[in-house]
This record gives sequence, structure tokens and C-alpha cells, in this order.
Amino acid sequence: MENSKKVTIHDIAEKLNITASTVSRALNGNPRISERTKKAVLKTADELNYEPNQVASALRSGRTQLIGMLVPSINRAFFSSIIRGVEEVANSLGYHVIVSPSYENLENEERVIKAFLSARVDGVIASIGKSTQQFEHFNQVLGRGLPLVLFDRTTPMLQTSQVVIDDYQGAYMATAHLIEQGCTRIAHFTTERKINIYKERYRGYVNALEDHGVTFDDSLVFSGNLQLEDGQLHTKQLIASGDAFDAIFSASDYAAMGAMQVLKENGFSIPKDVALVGFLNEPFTAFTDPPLTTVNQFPIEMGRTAANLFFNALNSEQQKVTPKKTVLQPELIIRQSSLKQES
Amino acid sequence: MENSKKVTIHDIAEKLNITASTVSRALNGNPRISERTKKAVLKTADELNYEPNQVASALRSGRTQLIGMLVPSINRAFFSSIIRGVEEVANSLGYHVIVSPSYENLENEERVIKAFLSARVDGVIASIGKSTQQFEHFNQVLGRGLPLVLFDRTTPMLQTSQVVIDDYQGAYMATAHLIEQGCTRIAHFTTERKINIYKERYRGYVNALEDHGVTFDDSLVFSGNLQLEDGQLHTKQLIASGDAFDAIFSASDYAAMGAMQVLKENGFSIPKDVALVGFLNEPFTAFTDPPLTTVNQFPIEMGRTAANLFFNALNSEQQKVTPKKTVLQPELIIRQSSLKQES
DNA sequence: TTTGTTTGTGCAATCGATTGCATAGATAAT
DNA sequence: ATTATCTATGCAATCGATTGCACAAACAAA
Repeated sequence: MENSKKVTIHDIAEKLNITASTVSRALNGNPRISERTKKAVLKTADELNYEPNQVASALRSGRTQLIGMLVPSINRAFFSSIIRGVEEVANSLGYHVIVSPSYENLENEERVIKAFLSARVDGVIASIGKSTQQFEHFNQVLGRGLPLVLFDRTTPMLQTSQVVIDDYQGAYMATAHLIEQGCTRIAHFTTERKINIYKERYRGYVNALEDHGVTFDDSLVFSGNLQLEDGQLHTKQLIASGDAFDAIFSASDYAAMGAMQVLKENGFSIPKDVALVGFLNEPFTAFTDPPLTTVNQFPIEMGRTAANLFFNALNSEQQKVTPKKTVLQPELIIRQSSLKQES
Repeated sequence: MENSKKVTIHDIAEKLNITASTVSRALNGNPRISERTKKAVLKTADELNYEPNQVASALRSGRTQLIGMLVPSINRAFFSSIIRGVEEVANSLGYHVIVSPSYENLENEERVIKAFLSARVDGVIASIGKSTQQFEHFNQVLGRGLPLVLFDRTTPMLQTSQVVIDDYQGAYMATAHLIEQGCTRIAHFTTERKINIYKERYRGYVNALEDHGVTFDDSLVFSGNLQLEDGQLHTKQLIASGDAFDAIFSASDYAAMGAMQVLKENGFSIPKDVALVGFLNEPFTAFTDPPLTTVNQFPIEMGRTAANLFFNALNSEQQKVTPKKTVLQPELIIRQSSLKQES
């Protein structure tokens, strides 16, 4: 096409008989440059099809306009939606996001953070791996004076901004809803993982029972990995135990799905015999039969919020603002799987 | 923590009484540097906790180790899996991927490509928006001498490497499978969009019918946007038409899902009365009732392939290799929704 | 010993934009 | 008219790593 080779501010400067400094200032809207010169520079830049070299700019200014984003997984609906939310905000401000997955593995996390620092990102947005108990790599980010925002999977060990949803509230709403539907023997699927979000869901479950005068029964709580198979297994055990139960609240949609399969195989009617509620609003929950009641975490919104916290921190880096913690409110999406009666 | 301020090759050089050039060469494994010096440099670099500044390196060398990835959407299962595949390969080679969505909008596409060029990415991997008919922005990438790899949504207008799956073959397999199950009145849901992949699926459907001696009936083909609602609508029309039909092959899982809902509402048994096959292997297809037969596109694999093509092109930039087109073979995932008889 | 190679480093320019400091010219103040 | 104050721009260093070219020292060949 065109000559298509590198046009620099020097080319613009030469053409206008001014210096590169002036061009640079004009392009950046420096108030000390006259309107006339600015106009001329902009016009020439356009004519020459000038494209600023962000690399050079980054080297000199120390700002790459890159955000490193560390996620447990890229292609899970929850995380990919968060990524989308972050990108929306970041891109609109001229920033790029580089995403890398940890696959819940500490070494990967460390490697990724190191790569981010080497790429000289302007800061990091991250969700911590399920089994991560060491946070030195995150402290390195903070030690560099870079903003760090944690989302969903956070830790009190790090003194930094974070955004989470109110898992307690979500679980509480889910459980209360089941009680309102007349259920009194509500099983709960959870995990032993030392990760806050599941503890909170468990707490919400227990408190909702208490608040509504439903007796908590330890034998109705099942712990596993919250995958499809875990849900199947728990449900089989539940049926085999002979214990009465009229609902299951699973801390994950996948385990809830496993429960649905086993219940149907065993001739239980949902929700008539057993009401079912999951957690996370995985895309598939709308398409099960019956559709699964679940808790929406608003992942896109969470991503946007994380990005906003990030830019807050970035823009006030000098003043060392105190870390902010944002708690988003979840929403109970009521579908057929839990609707025993018309409401 | 540590002094944590910028350690450069000059610091290493000073400590060892050599020059930065030598340090740079040592770190890059230049064969002209003695083993002894290399050892010393590596050791000192480690002690000083040196981290190469990729920005400086990028400016001088002209290689940012960044790949720009343009996708129609970030948080759809198909695309997020492709992203994952690309990242896998790219990260393992020390490259970062910056992803931006176009949301099927030409202006967004152009803006994103421009941003990529400004960020001085080493090349672009892209999937074209559904309605994009102009390709000047992609030509700019090629004009810069940068590698461009297209995946899934490609165009013959661009002379560059691409990776697609064999949509024709996928549709052919799906249709043939339905015929084997004894179906002879097979409806097809497709779209008018001028996008290759749907034409290919249509072609596969038609050819499979012909090859198996099943009469093609124009009135069994429905065109829309292939969303859930389209599937519902088509199915209602199909039922209302009174035409006989014993199967539906939808070019999208969502439309197939819509069909499943309407069929069930109207008392049709799946697969006994109507067998159903979708396309794309959306995660939800495993969890419908009955589970939906569909065509797997191996998106992660597609991402890996795209990345490999990219690096092929990148590493042989001088020799201007002829563009390669890779066609992946899809897989028919047979589930209950189409299984009329034990096989 | 002289000449020719090889090996290992140093020198200095360079990538392109940014920015602190200096300054010419214009304008205002005295 | 002289001095003080702006305004708009130029100068030159800088960010940190890379790289073509030069060259001293060591070694080999003659």
C-alpha cells in the first residue's frame, strides 16, 4: 500500500520545521503549545498516517498501558465474563489486557506474575488459585508500587483492593427461598477447600436455616469437589442413607446438575419431591429440564468493578489510598427446579 | 521488601567491570561470549534480582512479544476456548496475547486493529465479524509485514494463513447419522448470513441427503439468526405446517435447544418422534434432557493450530512463505437426542 | 619471528517518545 | 525606555537493551 514504513514524530517535525519535542507536546495536548501549532501537527500527523509508537512511549514514560490479568481459567463462563468486563473498561481507556491462566497452580501463578512484571505491566488484576497459600508473588507486585486488585478469590493476607460478591447473602437467599417453598430437609453440597467463598456459602445456608427455625442437620451436608460427579455421588449417598430430604442447595451448578441427573434416574420429581438450587448461573442452567434455580454473580459487572478499582488505585498511586473492598450483591434466579408452588 | 528499584544490565556490568553490551550478549546466549563470563553474568543477575525490561528490548529489537487477537466475543464458550488454545502455545514461547472483542462490528474491528498496530504487536490472529465485507484493516496488518492468521471465520479476500474446521464434513456426518437412524424427513435450520461456515453446513446437509437417496425438500429448510428464539419459531412453524418431519438438524446448538423446548411442549418425544442434532458442542448440550447430539469443533485445538501457524509465519517472515490453510476435522458427538436405536 | 585467525569484549549509535531546563520574542508593568 | 512576565518552542539527556563494527589478546601457521 503506502510507503507504510515507520513515521515518527521527527518526520512530522521536519515537515513543519519544528522540533520533535514540540510535536510530542502538541500530540499530548500540552497547554504550552499554541493552537496554531497543534492544528498543524495534528493535520500533518494525519496526512503522514502517523501512528504513535507505544513502545517508545512506554520506555520513556514508564507506563505501558498494559494490565496483567491472572485468572484460574480462561474458558470458564464465569471467568471469561469477568475478563470481558475488565476489557470493556480497560479498552475504553486505551489500555490493553494480557490474560494468563494459572489453572489453580501456584507455580503457574508465580511464573505468570513474573512474566507480567517483565512485560512491565502497569498493574495486576487477579483471582487467586484454590490452593494458593503463599502470596509472596503478589507482594512483589505491591512492592513495585503497582496497583493490585483481587476479585472473587481473595485473601485477607494481602492489603489491597478487592471485589467479591456476597456469597453469604447468595446462599442465604437460596436457602430461605427453599424454606419458603416449604422445604425443611435441605441438603447442602460444599467443599473442604480453604477458600473463603465456599465457607461463606455454607454460613449463609446455616444461618438461613436458623433464622427460619429449621433445624440444622449435619448429616445433610456433603463435602467434595463440587464437580458433576461429586453431585452425583452425594445424591446417591443421600438417597441410600434413607434420610428424609426435600431439597438440595449445592454451592456449585455442576454438582447441582449431577444431583438432578441422579434424582431423575431414581424417579424423583423435581421440584415436587426434591427442590434444587445451584450456584453461579452457569449458562447451561437455563437449559436443563427443569431449568435450574441458581445464584447470579454478575461476572461482567464484577469485571467492570475490578477495572474501576484498578484505575482508582492507578490514578492515585502517589497518595497511597487505602485499599477498597467492594461487595457486589448477588441475585437469586428462580427457575422451575425449586418452584413448588406458584408465587 | 528489597530495594526493588530497577536493576539494569548496566548495574550488572558495573559490578563485574565489563560493559552492558557483554552483559546483554551473555544473557542472550550469544556464542561469542566466554562461558566464564556468562556464568558470572547469570550469577550476578540472579543476585541482583535482575528482570529484563521487555519494553526497552522491544523498542530496540522491534519485537514486542505481543500477539493481538481479535475475536467476535470473549465470553462465548467457543471463542474463549480458542483463546485458551492460542495462549497455551504463545505463553509457552514467551509471548503474551492481548485479546479484544469486535462484537461483530466493523468499526470495532478497525479500531482494535489500529490499537494493535499502535501497541506494535508482532502480529495478529483474528476471526472476522459476521457482517464484515471490507478488509482494508487486515491488509494494513499484512502491509506492515506482520503475520496474520485467520480462524473459523475467514475470507478468500485475504491472502494469508487460516485455520477452519470442515463445516461441510460436520454437517454431512450429522445428516448421515440421522438418516442411519431411519429419518427421512430431516429439517434444517440455517441462516442467510453471507458467512461461509453456514453455507458449508447447508451444503453438507444437502449432499448427505442426496448421497443417501433421501429427497431434498426445500420446505424443510428454515432460515433465521440461529438463536434460541429462531429455533423455537422455526419449530412452531414446522409443526403448524403439518408437513411430516422426523428430525431436525440445526446449524447451531441454541436453535436446536429452542427446537427441543417447543417439541417437548407440544408432546413430541425426542428422539422417538423427532431426532435432534445441533452444532458447536456448546457446554449446555451435555446437560439438556435428552442430551443433545452435536458437532464438536475442537476449539482449543483450533486455537493451538492458529498459534502454530502464526509462529510459522513469524519465523519465516523473510522468506514470505505461501499462506497455509489448515482444515480440522470435526467430530460428531452422538447423544440421546438422536439415538433412535441402539447402535 | 612474522603473518593470519580466532575469541572475547568494548564503543557508540540506535529504537522513538518524553521532559526538565533554557531561551527568544512578545507583551505588560513601571 | 527599561525591566519583569509570559508564551511558545528548542536543546539535549534519558528510558534500557541491542547490535554493527572495531580491536586487543591469544593462538596457530609458516
